[in-house]
Amino acid sequence: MSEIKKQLFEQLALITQSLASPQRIELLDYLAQAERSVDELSQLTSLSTANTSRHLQILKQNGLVLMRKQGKSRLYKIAGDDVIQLISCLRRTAENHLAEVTRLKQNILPSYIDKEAISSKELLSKMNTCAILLLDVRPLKEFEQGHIKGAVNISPESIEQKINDIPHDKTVVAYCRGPYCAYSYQMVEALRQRGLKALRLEEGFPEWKAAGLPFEINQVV
Amino acid sequence: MSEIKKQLFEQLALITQSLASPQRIELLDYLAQAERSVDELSQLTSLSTANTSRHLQILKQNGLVLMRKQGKSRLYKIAGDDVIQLISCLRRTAENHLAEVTRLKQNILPSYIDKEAISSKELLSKMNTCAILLLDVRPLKEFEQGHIKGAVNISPESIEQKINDIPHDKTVVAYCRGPYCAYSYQMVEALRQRGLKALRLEEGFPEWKAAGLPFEINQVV
DNA sequence: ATATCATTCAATTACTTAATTGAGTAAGGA
DNA sequence: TCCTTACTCAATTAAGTAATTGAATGATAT
Repeated sequence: MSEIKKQLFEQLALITQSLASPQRIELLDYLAQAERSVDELSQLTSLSTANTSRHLQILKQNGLVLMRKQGKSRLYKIAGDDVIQLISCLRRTAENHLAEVTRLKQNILPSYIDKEAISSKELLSKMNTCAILLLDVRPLKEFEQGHIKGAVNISPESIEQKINDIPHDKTVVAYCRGPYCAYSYQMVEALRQRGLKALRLEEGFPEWKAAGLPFEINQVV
Repeated sequence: MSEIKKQLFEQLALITQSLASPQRIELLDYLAQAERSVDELSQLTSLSTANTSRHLQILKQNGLVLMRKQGKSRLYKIAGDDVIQLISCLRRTAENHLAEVTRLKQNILPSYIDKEAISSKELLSKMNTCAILLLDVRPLKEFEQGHIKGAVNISPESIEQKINDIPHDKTVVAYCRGPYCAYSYQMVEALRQRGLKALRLEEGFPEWKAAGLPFEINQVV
């Protein structure tokens, strides 16, 4: 094989090597939601600061995340929508070919398994034809850095507190971080117990945004 | 973080770890074109048989390829279209974020750089509106295992020999293995030197098939 | 100046990788 | 039946890479 082709494969392997660590995948999973500092990420993942910093540098070196300095902190974010799509592809492949993933997904939330999830496409068409209340069930910080156009935020901790304010005349669609996130399941479960019509969006916000669908950002004050 | 989420990330890392070796990416690149035996792959990649076999087993263990026995040989093939899409995503990410890839791609065939490539979408619409001759520029074996519907095969070695038979009244579109493959560039170059109107399809056959676009298979006799 | 946040360094431990060897198996042909 | 071909397997090598920690250093804001 040509030398150049070999070198190209080596470059592709740089990307996969960056992704070949559960810790770094977890970091990317958090970064897919919002830009964050080393310290925040270190707390979210329970890795030491030094270790988190090193993992982030490997990701940065291979182009998967970007960094900017802000005051005392350094904020990291996903380098682009293509990276989110790559992780989505990865998830899909794992689900299709690794039996263990299927098993784990069934265990993640046995009581909330919901066959009635709708796709982004279905949501878009429903929004045109009937009254939908779109709920973003993620921490406020993530909502502020981007959410589906028209969505209303109810952070996971405040579900119980705010749930009674939700009007009964609309179909509720809830979404959260993505396929491995429990929040939208919990929300749908809670709404149904109260007799509301509730559906879960299959995709999370990162996939929605990466697909080029309409979203909006609330500037942090 | 929940234990299950950690385990899910570990499963994702199994896939990326399988892909985290230039040799295995190369093997997958060949397998994306056609089902092949260990021996064939060993010759294509210049790896020893035992080494090739071992790499293939790692890929198989993590669900990226499938194996079947046929007579004395064991034939390996890509496990599914999702794997081809994953590799496409990977390539895209590498091109977007690694400067070295851009540099290498410019070097791969400096004389054949062609801005006039068309996408699969454009090809499909062109096929409805004007007379197109679609050329598959890959070895016959790969063509036989699947090619774009309506395509005619001219194997890379026989370009010079068959090129004068190509009618001048049609627009020629040539495709080959994919973005890192030189054959379609060579074909377009040769056709243009003879004054024919020729375009290159951006995508290779694996991407076309993985996108669910129409293809056909010639059964090997 | 001092506190805060992050990076870097050095050292340790653990794992991965590629390649090789030699034995072993299984299918098919002579 | 035995030989050849095609591949696998298990064990081993050497080299390399990775993950992690704690301490030291560097940068920035108050």
